[in-house]
Formats: sequence, C-alpha cells, structure tokens
Amino acid sequence: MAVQYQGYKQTGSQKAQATAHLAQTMSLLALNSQELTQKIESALAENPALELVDGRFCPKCHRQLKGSSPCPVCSFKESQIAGEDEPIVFLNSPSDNIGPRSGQSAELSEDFPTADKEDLPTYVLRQIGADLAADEMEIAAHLLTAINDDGLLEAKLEDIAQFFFRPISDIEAVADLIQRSDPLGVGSESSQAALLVQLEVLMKSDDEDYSLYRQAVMGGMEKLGKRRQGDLAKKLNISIEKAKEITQYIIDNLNPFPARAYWGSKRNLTNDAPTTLQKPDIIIGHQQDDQRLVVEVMWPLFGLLRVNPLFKEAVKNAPEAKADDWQIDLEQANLLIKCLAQRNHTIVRLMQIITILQREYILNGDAHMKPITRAKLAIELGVHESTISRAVAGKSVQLPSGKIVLLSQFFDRSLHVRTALKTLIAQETKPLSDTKIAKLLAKEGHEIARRTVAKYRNMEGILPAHMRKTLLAKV
DNA sequence: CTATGGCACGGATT
DNA sequence: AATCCGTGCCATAG
Repeated sequence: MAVQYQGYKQTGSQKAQATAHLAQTMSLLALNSQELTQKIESALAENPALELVDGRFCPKCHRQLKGSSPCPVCSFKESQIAGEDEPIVFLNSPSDNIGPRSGQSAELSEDFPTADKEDLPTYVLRQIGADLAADEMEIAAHLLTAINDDGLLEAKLEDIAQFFFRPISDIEAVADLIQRSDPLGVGSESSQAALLVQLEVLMKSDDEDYSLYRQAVMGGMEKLGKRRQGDLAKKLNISIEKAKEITQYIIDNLNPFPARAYWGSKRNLTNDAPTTLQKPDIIIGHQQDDQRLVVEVMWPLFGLLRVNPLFKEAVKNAPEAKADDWQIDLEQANLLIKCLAQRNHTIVRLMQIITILQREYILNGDAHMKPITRAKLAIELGVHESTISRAVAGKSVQLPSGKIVLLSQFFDRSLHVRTALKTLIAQETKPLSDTKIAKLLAKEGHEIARRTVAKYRNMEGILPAHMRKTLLAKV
C-alpha cells in the first residue's frame, strides 16, 4: 500500500500515521456498537486528551440537538444529496432505549462473552428492588447470581430454600418477580419455563389460543426447536397451518434464552451459534408522510466525543517533562476521532447503497430479497471487498417492522428462493414432491436443483412430501 | 421404482 | 487461505 504514496513527499512519520490511520479504521469498522462502546470507553479512560461532551450534538454537523434525536439539519442535507426516492441516512448520537418496537425480549443484550456478566443481575435487581423487602433482596441476589449466560437459572429452588431456611413458596415468589422483569423469563429453570412465562405475559392468557400455545411449549419443545411443525400438529391434534402459525409466533416473539437478544428468525440449521442479536447498530424506519426510508446509524455513546480543547491548550505550554507524552496523547486522540469519523462515513455510504438495492426487502419482507454479494457492493462503492466484509460483520439492523436481523442477512443468496418455496408449499393442495417443487420454482425463475429444494425445505423446517400427506389426511 | 437424506466435491464468496 | 453453498451421486426407506 506504500505504493499509493509514491510521488508525494512524505516524511516517515506522516507515512506511519497514514498507515496507522488505515489500520485503525479497519479495526474499528469491524466493531459493532457494543464493542465500539467498550473501545471508546477504554480510550477515554486512558487518554486525557479525549473528552466526552455531554449533551446531545449531532455528530455529523456538530450542531446541538434540541430535544428530538434526529438532527433536522443533517437529515435535511442528506436527503438533498440522496434525491427523491433514495433513503435518508444519518448518524444518530444517543443510543439509549433502542430496541424493537414490540419492546420485549429483544430489549436487553448483555451478551458478549466479554460483556460484564454482573450487568444482568444488577439490571434485574434494579427493576424489582423497590418491591422487595430486605430479606427478599438477599434471596433475589442469590438467585440472580445463579443465572448463567443464557439467562437461565442453574440452581435448584429447593436448595436455595434450604439455604435460607425459608419455605419454598417464598423463594418462588421472588423467582416469579425476577422472571417477569425485563429480559422476560430470566431466571427460569429451563428454556421451557422461560417460554411459558413470556407467553403468559405477552398473551395475558385472555387470548383464546393461549392454552394451545401453552401446550405447544409444554409438549413440543424439541419440535419447536427443530421446527418440526408436522410433529407438533400431530401431537396437539391441530392442522398443520395452525402448527406453523404457532411455531412462527413462538419463534418471532419468545426467547428460550432470555439473556440473549433474539433467536430463530434466521435459520440456524447448524444448531450452534444462536447468532446472538444485540441492540441494532442501524435502524431503518420510514416516515408516514414520506416514501423515503430513514436510516439511523447508531452512535454508541451519549454526547460528542472530541479532543478536549483545554488539553490542546495545555499541550502548547506543557512542562518539559510531560510535553512528549501529552503530544502523543493528543495525536492519538485526533487519530481515533478521525478513524471513527471514517468508520461512520463508510457505514453510512454502505447503508445508502444497501437500502436502495434492498428497498423492497426492507419494506415488504423476505420474499423481495435480492441476492447481492459483498463483492459487487465493493465495486459500487469503490472500496476493497474486505472493507465491506468488516463493515457488515457482526452488525445488526432493525427493520421498519421492528424485526432485528443481522446485516449479513442482506447478502443471503437464497432467502428469496426459500420464501418462494414456502409460499408454494403453503398453497399446495396436495403435497408436492421435491422434483415438482423444483420445476415450479424454475417456472418462477428460480432455477435450482432438486437436491437443493430438499435442503431449503429442511432449512424452513418443512416436512418431506409423504409426511405432509399423512398429516393433511389426518386433519 | 420413487422420493429423500448423506457425503463430498468444486466453484464462488469472504 | 478458509468457508459457504449448490449440486451430483449413491444408499436407503417407503
């Protein structure tokens, strides 16, 4: 890369700075907002030249924001640049209380291995603290420390009861409170119990189907997990459509691992890595009166990060002994800020293109996904592929529907075919064999091999044709 | 014999 | 260079 700089007279240090700049931008780009928060916080702690100005500033145009979080000036400017149908993209500084509009299970997410585990317990304790007597507090604390990374309780209630010499009902009462606080279902003894709690709170038990859902969770955990709707239908003696509806609802709205943000929604056939989704790094919404999409790139901190002007002054007449150190601090601070700006710029541009390309998908759902590759995007943006990879890695997006998906999902090559397949099967009168499905899909323009149909079918948890037949006959 | 799932290969993607 | 994904071939079940 040194080649780029041929012809320019650069001193060694400038060159070093340029490469350092690049390197740091790269590494920052790969971080999502949570990781970035940590990074910035530690930088803030170590480097006296940095300061976090409180109050809300637009990180882009540096105007102070009055109340409303989107910066009117910026978004206006962006929209002018973007033109009519194109999205408005802007940075948004505050990052508190973001979360799906539905507002439940995906809210909290202290879920990175490095993320402080103490946070979850304290977080919960803060919620319920007011309702507890002092002695109950102790029980709660005890319970909360026994919660594992998934948000499930590892200890047995009886043991704890013994430990405190209290009747088990006392412990249960506290446990109930905990389970009903924010990451709904935390501190349940099993995934199943967690689901039941969530179900109870969400549906308020006045829904007519409540008992059905309840049974589905009680009886069919494995079936839900593997998305075997067929088996579920059989077990509950209901139609397969109903079974699908139930599983879908559960997958969309409930969370067997309360400490993790989301589950399902992306097919992890490869059981592992339940791809923990966190607070979104990017939020896409739209204004009612406007066709344009509004894209907010989240800024992980409150306020504006900048070089402390006082420090800058101080460096000028620094005492001999400290001068060098301070100078270095200052440079690093500048560098960090520059890199952050660069990172944001890259992400904003990336999102601009993506929202244009995947507009249909964003608004209308999976079926309208267009297969795009990182490589193509890289050409379009005029950056290296790896830049895109980094920018996409580990980030998540909240769609207007409130659904949170990984940014990498925008590059899923087969999603649109799979949804086509799903609708096909949903409409079938008699079970279609994979071969027939393949032909039908080909007519719709999705040329895939028979073998691949089977794979997709599996991914979506749809049973093979003959099994579907027996089920339909039964109902 | 037909419909599917398993294994593994090759090309594309990252 | 490592990984993912579609696909072909073959074994197995119905």
